Amino acid sequence: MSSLLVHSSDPSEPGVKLFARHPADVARALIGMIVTVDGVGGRIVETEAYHHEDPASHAFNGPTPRNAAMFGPVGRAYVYRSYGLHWCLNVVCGDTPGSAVLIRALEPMSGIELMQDRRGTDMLRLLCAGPGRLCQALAVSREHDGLPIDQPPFTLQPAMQEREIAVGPRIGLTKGVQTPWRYGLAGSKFLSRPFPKS
DNA sequence: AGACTGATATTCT
DNA sequence: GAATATCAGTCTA
Repeated sequence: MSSLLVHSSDPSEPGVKLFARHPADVARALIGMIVTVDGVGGRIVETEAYHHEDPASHAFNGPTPRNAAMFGPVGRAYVYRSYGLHWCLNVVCGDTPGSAVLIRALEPMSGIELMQDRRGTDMLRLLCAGPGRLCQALAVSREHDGLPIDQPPFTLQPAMQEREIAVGPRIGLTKGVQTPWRYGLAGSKFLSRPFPKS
């Protein structure tokens, strides 16, 4: 199978179609795909888009040591620490530098025992329901920052033909609250929070 | 159920 | 010094 990454400027490369687009498109496209780290992971059921012109984005005020990966090639991981405690996993994307998609929740599929050990709970619903929990379950941390999202230790592969996608406002923000760039697999029991009814 | 709190890296004022 | 793309625990109801 071919690489999902953008290592060439050939627009027929799958990675170009997937990642070199507006982060809202990419966030939508990632729903239903399967991501693993060292064989541990599952189906992506929740994402959020962050555009470089969006005040909620870490890239809004330009490059810093923390957000450097957001200004590198698309298709790489951007991993940052949240509230000093948790790690959060993003995929760098966009047609211009400085955009990314936050992966907020997974439906656990492989390596469930390892996830349970790392999380200290056997509750499937809470193993990967939230960006911090997800990174704890998959053991994602600073060492993954900047790594290609479709090469070891990562895998990323399409896994669903048709799916219904829920849309809503992003979670935990004070800026850009009204921009509805949160996406989810409709009806999934593994969301970090339900989507508000339209 | 919802409200509050503590942990504490990184950035911004 | 204050805010933040969080989570778990512990209160109050």
